[in-house]
Amino acid sequence: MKNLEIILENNQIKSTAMRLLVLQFILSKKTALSLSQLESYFDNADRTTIYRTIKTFVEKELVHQIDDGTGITKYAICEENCHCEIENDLHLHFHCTKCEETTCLTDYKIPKINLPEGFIAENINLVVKGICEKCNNLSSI
Amino acid sequence: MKNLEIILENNQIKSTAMRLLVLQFILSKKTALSLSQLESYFDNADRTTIYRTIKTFVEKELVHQIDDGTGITKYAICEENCHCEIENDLHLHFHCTKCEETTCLTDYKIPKINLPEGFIAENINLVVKGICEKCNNLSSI
DNA sequence: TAACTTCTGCAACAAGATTGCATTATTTTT
DNA sequence: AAAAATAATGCAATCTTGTTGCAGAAGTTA
Repeated sequence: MKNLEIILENNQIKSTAMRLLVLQFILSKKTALSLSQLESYFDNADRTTIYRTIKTFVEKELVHQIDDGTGITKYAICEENCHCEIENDLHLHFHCTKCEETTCLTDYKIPKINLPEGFIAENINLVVKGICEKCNNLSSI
Repeated sequence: MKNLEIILENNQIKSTAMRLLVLQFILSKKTALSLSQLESYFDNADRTTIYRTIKTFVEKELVHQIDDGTGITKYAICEENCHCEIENDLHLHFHCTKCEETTCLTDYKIPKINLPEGFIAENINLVVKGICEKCNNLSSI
């Protein structure tokens, strides 16, 4: 059994051709992907299939959903032991306004947030916008 | 001249019937509003007019735009001296998963965020999701 | 009043997200 | 292995949010 199949199995996802391809593509990318990016990469696959594939991945916690403030949902592979829903595990996301790519800064955890009395936090989303390392380097040449 | 008209004037916005009504409604709400909420409240007003009214408010910095992670943009009145665009002034937002309302926690500023070398932050968006005070109290009765 | 600017209402469109349904593929049961 | 049940896929269609173009109404200025 191949690596990809093992990953799917570990997440209780039955492997199909499409799922393997989508997984492979996501893994090959360092930045988070939007549905339309997947759609244009797999240009002879059906939109709906890709949509439902990614939705399955999210449900099975193989991929997490990122709202980077562009209005377009992005998806990225969960790190090992990523419990997307558990507060302490949340890392921050960076959206570059130049190359428009969204990066998971997995090692950069969200600091402890104080809330007014009575508010219960379940989830925290922190997106920093600016210039990413790559674009920053390019412009300084 | 009424209060509402003064507010508009202070922000270099000409007052019209619609603008006064929209402003009044926004002021009456403690939570941030979506366009569709405005639309359904003013159900005999035109979508576009409301859209452009709110857009004018945002441009003139009377209202700030909130991305609460639901994918639907919310709007709330700027506090006095709110420089929405200036990093240090950014407060955090709370989205209740029960009542689905988004609240500005104006007094809760975003903590300093560390970024990897080479990344330049221009803007930070922090949204906490969970149960708001109101829903929390209701459920504990 | 005429000329001009601004605001409003209607229609239309675009993109992203989502659903229903029929078909195909896969798995389970007999 | 065939039948039955379950799951995945492809296509069409829809919804929602956000947005623009344009014509007419309202208000302003000369």
